[in-house]
Amino acid sequence: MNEHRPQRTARIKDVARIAGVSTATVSRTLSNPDIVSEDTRRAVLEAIEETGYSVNLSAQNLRRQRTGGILALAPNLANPFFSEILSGISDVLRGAGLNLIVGDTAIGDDARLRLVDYANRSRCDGLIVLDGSLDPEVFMRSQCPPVVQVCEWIQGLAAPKVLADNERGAGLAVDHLVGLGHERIGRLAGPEKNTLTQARDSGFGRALGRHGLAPDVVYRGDFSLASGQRAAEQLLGARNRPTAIFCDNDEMACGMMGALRRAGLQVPEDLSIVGFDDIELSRHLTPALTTVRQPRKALGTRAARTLLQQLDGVDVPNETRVPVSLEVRESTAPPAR
Amino acid sequence: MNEHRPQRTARIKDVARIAGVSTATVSRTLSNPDIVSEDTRRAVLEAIEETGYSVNLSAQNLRRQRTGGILALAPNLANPFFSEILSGISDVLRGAGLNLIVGDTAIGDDARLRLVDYANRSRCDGLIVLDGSLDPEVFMRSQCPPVVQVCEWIQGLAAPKVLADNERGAGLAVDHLVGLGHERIGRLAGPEKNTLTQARDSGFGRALGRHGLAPDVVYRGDFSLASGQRAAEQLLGARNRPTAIFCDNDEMACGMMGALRRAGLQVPEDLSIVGFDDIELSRHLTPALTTVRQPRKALGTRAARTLLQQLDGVDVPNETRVPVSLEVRESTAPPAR
DNA sequence: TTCACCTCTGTAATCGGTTTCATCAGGGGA
DNA sequence: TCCCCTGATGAAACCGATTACAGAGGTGAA
Repeated sequence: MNEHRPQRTARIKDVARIAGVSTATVSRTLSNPDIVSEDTRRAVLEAIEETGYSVNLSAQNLRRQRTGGILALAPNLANPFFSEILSGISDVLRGAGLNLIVGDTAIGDDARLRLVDYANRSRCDGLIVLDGSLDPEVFMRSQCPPVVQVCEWIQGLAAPKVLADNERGAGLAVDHLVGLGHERIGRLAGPEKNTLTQARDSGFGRALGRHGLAPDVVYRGDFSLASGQRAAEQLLGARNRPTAIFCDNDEMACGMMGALRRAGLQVPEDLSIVGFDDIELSRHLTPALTTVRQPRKALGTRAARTLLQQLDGVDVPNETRVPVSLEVRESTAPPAR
Repeated sequence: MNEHRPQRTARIKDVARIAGVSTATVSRTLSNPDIVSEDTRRAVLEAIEETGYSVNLSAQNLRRQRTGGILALAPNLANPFFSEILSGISDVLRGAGLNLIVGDTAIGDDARLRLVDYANRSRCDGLIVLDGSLDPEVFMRSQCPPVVQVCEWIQGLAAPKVLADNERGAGLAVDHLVGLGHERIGRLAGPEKNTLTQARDSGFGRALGRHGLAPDVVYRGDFSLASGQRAAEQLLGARNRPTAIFCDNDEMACGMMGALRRAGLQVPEDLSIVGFDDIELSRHLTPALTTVRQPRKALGTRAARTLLQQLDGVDVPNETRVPVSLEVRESTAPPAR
């Protein structure tokens, strides 16, 4: 009477029965084939083929005390900057047989609450954090699995970081502009509390100092196209403009450049602009944007690899610094006389 | 002797012992509080508070025969077009207590193989497919959980689709251009086999027909900035150019426009350009891009909701069509005389 | 021949919940 | 007083794997 079991997917028990062995042997055949005899292995594999068996991951995870997933927390999934890092993470995790679970930290009022139950061993085996504005406490509780930080980092959180060399990037931009003859160099920065912004501020200031210069005007943005546009409006309204602007990312640079050109200003003739990131778009703008290249995919893969090492109990460096380079294009030129 | 259990996170058993009830009652208190008495409930909640208990998801999922995750398959995570859809999906899933797992289909040679074990009930409770180039067979096996397709769709796969109204979008673009006086309208299309491209081709052709016109030249791209640039090079080399181009996405439009302007052509004076998607960038370009707006976040949320309904056993429409609109900006103008 | 040892395999405990079914106490009606 | 019913709870089966431990059979040395 038990015959009619339609569509029921095969269990390890079914495979065992058909192969004429115990479930233990089936399990061993899959996870450690060398310890079963040639004949048995063949019989088991045939039975697997016949039944179309595939292991039930919930059961496996429960038994192995893991989840098979890594959670990446990004401030805004819709932002292409983050998505390329995610892509790098995804590549590495796939190879390790782990799922990439993504979480948007731009969630409602209950953000803290939710975050706490994301940062939980029973939900993921590890965390990759791309958002420096989160509460460090959440990641310091005993339930929280290992964490790696990428790009941004959280003050007071002792988890390994994978970072672009922000100070040096800012320095490259300044050196380039000073080399062209600029002396009044302004800045379109990210939010004041942002750790990236702070690192670039410091690199910017130090590089100017080396050339005997001081920072000019600083505009604040939030890394969005729109905030670049707003900064451009402020700049257009000011007298005594700087001759060059170093922006904290390409999107703001692009928003600013678009607004300036629309107002009739020439880039780079009237104002030179340097961005940061080198998103793909930058080389397709007119003028093509001079920018500090930050290898985003590499940042993602490095972060994922660091996390995997941590999971394996390997010691990892507290900070990995990924080199940056300057891509000189058309948006910078010597200042007008 | 058993006292020394450091850092061990609490189990349901521990909560039960402390509250002086059975594990069944603890479980009921959490999943169906109304059926336990007031007093018991209070005692259990106190014990949970005291122990910091949180349910083990692997165990819960195993018993409930689910995974708690939805897998989204996108051709290229790094592409901002997809990331905004993902963001919409994420919003809805979070509310439903489901994880969003992302998979990049641009994976190695073994893509087929891997895909098969992604499309498996033990890995996810449902699938959202954003890639029309996948093999339909994979999703038609009995192990495969419910599927919803977004934006692109797979020929021969009977899963519900959530789509922008591509035909109408192409029609809006043509009507606009013809209204400006254009008669020789070319096209920068996506890959020939792509279902989106086909839908827009058909809308494009029909709209031209309504105005008594026929399609001009067709360039093939792959939705990338670089392919827009390549198309521009072909166009520059041709004699007898069209006076307007309708592009299958904003990125190609942007790549084309950048290359044309760099070659000295004026947009829109020498050539009008219409894009598709309305990515955020488009309004910040100079000239700002006229484009067919496709509400990506809404596509994502609709798709996720459709999938949730399917999981609940509710009947869902085979095709949901999300309306599009034309955003007229600066990249279109009457043709030069 | 006996015993130690090795290889291979099976039995059964285990992971941590959920849910069926049984039990029990108390209330209401006959 | 007896019986039935209801509401609250506990005991135990169950989800589907993995793995510690034990046992069977074979080999080689003493």
